[in-house]
Amino acid sequence: MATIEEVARAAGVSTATVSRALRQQPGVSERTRQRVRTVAEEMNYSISRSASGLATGRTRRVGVLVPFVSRWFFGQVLAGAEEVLRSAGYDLMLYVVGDEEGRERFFRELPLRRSVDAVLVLTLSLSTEESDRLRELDVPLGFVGGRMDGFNSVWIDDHGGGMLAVRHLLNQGHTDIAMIHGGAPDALNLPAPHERCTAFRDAMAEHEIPVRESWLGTGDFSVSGGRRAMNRILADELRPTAVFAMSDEMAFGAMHALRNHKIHVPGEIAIVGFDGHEMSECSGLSTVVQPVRQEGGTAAKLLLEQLEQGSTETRDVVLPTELVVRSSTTGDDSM
Amino acid sequence: MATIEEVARAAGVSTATVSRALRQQPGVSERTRQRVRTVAEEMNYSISRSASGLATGRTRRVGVLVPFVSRWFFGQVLAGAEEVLRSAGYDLMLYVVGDEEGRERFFRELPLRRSVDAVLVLTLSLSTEESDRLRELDVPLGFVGGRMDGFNSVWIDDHGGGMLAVRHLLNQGHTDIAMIHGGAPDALNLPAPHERCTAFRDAMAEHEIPVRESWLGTGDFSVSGGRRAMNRILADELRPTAVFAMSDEMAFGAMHALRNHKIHVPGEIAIVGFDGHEMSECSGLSTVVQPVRQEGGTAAKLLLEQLEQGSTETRDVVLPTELVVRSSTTGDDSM
DNA sequence: TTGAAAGCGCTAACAC
DNA sequence: GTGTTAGCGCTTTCAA
Repeated sequence: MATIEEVARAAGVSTATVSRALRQQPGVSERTRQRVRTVAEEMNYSISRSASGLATGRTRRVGVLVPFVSRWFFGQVLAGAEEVLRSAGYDLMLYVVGDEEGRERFFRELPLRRSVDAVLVLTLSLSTEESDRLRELDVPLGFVGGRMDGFNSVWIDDHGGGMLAVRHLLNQGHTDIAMIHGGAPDALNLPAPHERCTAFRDAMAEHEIPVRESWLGTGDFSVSGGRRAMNRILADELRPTAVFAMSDEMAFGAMHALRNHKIHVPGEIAIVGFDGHEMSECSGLSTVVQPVRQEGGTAAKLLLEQLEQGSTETRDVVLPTELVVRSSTTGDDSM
Repeated sequence: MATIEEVARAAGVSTATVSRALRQQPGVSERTRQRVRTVAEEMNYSISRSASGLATGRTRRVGVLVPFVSRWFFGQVLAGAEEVLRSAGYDLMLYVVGDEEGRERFFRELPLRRSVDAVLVLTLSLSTEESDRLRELDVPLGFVGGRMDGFNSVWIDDHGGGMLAVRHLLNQGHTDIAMIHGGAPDALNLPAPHERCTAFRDAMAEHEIPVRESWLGTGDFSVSGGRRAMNRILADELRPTAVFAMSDEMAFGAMHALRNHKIHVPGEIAIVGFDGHEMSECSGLSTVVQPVRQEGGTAAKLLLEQLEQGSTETRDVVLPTELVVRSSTTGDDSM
């Protein structure tokens, strides 16, 4: 593999000129730049990131932390971030810190120390120690899924979204509404789920409808958890006429449970989810759609801006949600 | 951030000794090693990968190519690979090469050139030019989803798995069987889908049952595609009594279509999928389960072995599949 | 068992 | 506009 020196020799210039020419830096005549570029291409030259990184102190790499990759939501956010980073010429180093063990090790060793220019945390709730540890890295930080001090933060209005969903049910005349939440404290310990819970209670309070505690179920943010939660709610002596699930996946699980019980949706029980999962359309699930890819993309952009400007100022962006009404809460094309 | 030299000075030894001590290399007394390690830890030292990479030519990074991240299957394979790589101390650089444009650019620029020790390609069909380009990198290569020359390859017996599925339907007495495949040529252009198609025809031939072409649908490997395919099949003048979907996601879509048509599963139409998607259990979908995470993990392990041994010999591993029978093909707990 | 020193391939300051 | 050169922070011979 050709080095910059070989290119320089072949082009009859110095390595400094090659470096300048290839990086579009000023101070090189157009003629020389062209020649260098041609020679470099012919020799199939590619820069050594290690050498360049060592010389400049910048790696052109961004570390991205996610709790999972195999769930639709995280995959989407990640995809959004990846696209932005890649087209800006940054590489993405992926760290999956789902399990406690890997997570502990990650924050202890910080494998990305000295090898990334910035860090992006995707919907992963950080303890104070963990976020401090990241701040110690002294690189721009980004966060998706809530507000974080010292991080460029991107989130959605979870409370507002939740209100949208619950009010929709209330407007349909429902008063007996159950809720399937993520867990207590939810598995991810993020502000988002909590906000959605609060929204439920607030919307109910708005209409002065008391919340029935036995209609609150824990769905663990998974399909099967949603199904179990629904079954538990159905075991109560009273049956709700509507359900607000805090994620679409839990809503899918709940719908399966209802189907097994031969309970008609929305006739007997209406259901609304949250996320805008790709399967929600097919399933006819009404849901609060959030711009998932965009959340990752925006966070990445904020990070890049900070990187370019070398500023330490972080920014916050709140992205919009939208209620999409489908057959699970209205109409009767049965589910 | 402390450098090796500062650590050396603080420990009263040379940088060479620090380097040896920290990398568990021989030729350092246990006493010195301990001291160095303590000092390094106290100073919160962490190696500069750039410098180390420049000196050794090895980066301890593996590039991973995927077509998508937001689909369950790819996420799982990726997660399996990530886990193995991380616990071996390798970082994972993620490249999503889904769209044509990004893909073209990726193979033209090869951003991972000189910055990874190995490359892992996850279920991404490569053209001859593309795989040649990767081989030029002259690093160990891995492939999941089929056999590839020059790549450590991991795949499943797609033909056998397909036979499992179709024979299961045949054994239930079905003769009028439809198939929903990925596309023609399928979107990913991988051997796997093709094998499953062939299996369908072979199993049918085994029982001397002719294949009805209007019962073959293209589902694009997506839920909505599966639904469309099912609708198209239902538009035929004859109606099948069973469906083999080449992926669980397409099967889910087909089940939705059937439900909308108020067609009972499995009473009127039975359905079997392929993958072992996490939602298949909840949906009561019979399916051919493949060990998804393990496919990624195994490929990563093969890569690491090659890396450690410095050998050029690649290996092939075929992983097993298993038919899991649920209510979509048997029993009557309605879907 | 340890240290001195020569690179690894690039960038950036400075000189021309 | 271009070249010279001193690092960047490691690893690895070679010598002691």
